[in-house]
Amino acid sequence: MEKISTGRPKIEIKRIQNQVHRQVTFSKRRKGIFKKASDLCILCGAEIALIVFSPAGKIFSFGHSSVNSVINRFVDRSSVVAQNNNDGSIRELSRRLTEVNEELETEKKRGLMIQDELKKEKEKVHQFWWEEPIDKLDVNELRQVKVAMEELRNNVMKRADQMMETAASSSSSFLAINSVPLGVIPARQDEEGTTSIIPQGGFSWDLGFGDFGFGEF
Amino acid sequence: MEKISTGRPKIEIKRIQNQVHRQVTFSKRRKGIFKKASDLCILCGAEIALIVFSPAGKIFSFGHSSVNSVINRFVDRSSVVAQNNNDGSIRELSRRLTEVNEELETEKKRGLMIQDELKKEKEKVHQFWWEEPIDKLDVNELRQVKVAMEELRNNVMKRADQMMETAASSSSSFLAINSVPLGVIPARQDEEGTTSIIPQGGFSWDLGFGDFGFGEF
DNA sequence: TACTATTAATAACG
DNA sequence: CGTTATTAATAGTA
Repeated sequence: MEKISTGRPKIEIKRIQNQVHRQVTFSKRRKGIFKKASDLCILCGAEIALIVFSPAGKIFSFGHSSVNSVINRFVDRSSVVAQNNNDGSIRELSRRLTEVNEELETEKKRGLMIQDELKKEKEKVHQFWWEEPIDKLDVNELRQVKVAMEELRNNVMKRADQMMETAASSSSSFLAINSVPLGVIPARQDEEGTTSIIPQGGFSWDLGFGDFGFGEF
Repeated sequence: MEKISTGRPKIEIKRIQNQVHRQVTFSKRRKGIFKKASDLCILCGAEIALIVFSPAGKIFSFGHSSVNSVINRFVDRSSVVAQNNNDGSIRELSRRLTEVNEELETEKKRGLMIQDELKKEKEKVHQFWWEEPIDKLDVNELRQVKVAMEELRNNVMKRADQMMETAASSSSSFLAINSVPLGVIPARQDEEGTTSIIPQGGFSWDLGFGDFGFGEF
């Protein structure tokens, strides 16, 4: 039996001297504490703001519902407002900006959701319309059904004629020709794919200098 | 005599329903995360601000070197505020605020427009669906049209019966008409490849409209 | 980065 | 609140 590993030693809580060790430990523990913060929010519904500056000056933050909301709440409570004399207006402006920005984000998301719904609805129209219910039609509508169905019959016959011709002019079998696309009446393809990742549970993870991303975790 | 304790179970990270459990867990984990924060500061020399509001609204905070210093550093970084030139930063903030506000307005309008469109689209579904085009249908779809129209006819009959009964209890000849067979496009789904879909005689969509007596409505 | 032996944190219970 | 059996985090290493 060989000694596989020394395992995890107990360490003393004091500044890690080795630069590399310190950096590694920072990464690991940062991940750990952010998870703890997240867990605490989820488990107990706590509001939390966690801001961490790495020794190198990199900033990491976590907040539920948002870092700023918690900070504002904190600042209000602790009455530490306006520590710098002419700082107040800036802070107020900043607060307002944050507020509006958040509102904007919400609005954008809402817009996307509605847009998505609209897309689905439009696709629905081009499904097989004859599966629509008829129960709720009144007399006038039934009249129109009659007219429409006569029209429909004409169209179907025309279409059938077309297909006959096509089949006749080609040497292949009729079904082979028409077996191409089933489920025709294609659903419209959207032009661009806007993929927006929305963090779960309304948490906001800010990593780095104002950049949003999950690359670190 | 043997103590077979259940020990610590693995728990799912989701809101703890039991109020008491939640409170207890909050206390324990709060202690835990504050220790983690402290450790991270000491071990790695990080600057940390940790603010926790309990569900009950109680506030706990930890900061190194102080909560406020970290918050200020955070605010400076995350907002557009420049720390040195207050006038300039105020101007910049105001400008940005106006900008974002305008964007917000645009976004809201856009949202409303899309929402409106969605509403119309939804209404459209229950409009006169029979005006949809038929030109692009292939054989399989035509089959479905047949089946659907048979179904449709039945529904129309039923509906007509309903209305008749409502209007007056006259004799309904509709049941008899209902039994009139639909011809044409064979709905056979088996042996698709062998049977000719279109009868030699061409189409005859005998839906019996002439016999339906819609004129009386 | 991934692994593992070990310490640290903690859920349920007393 | 303290105990304890477990899970979770992580220091050192490859």
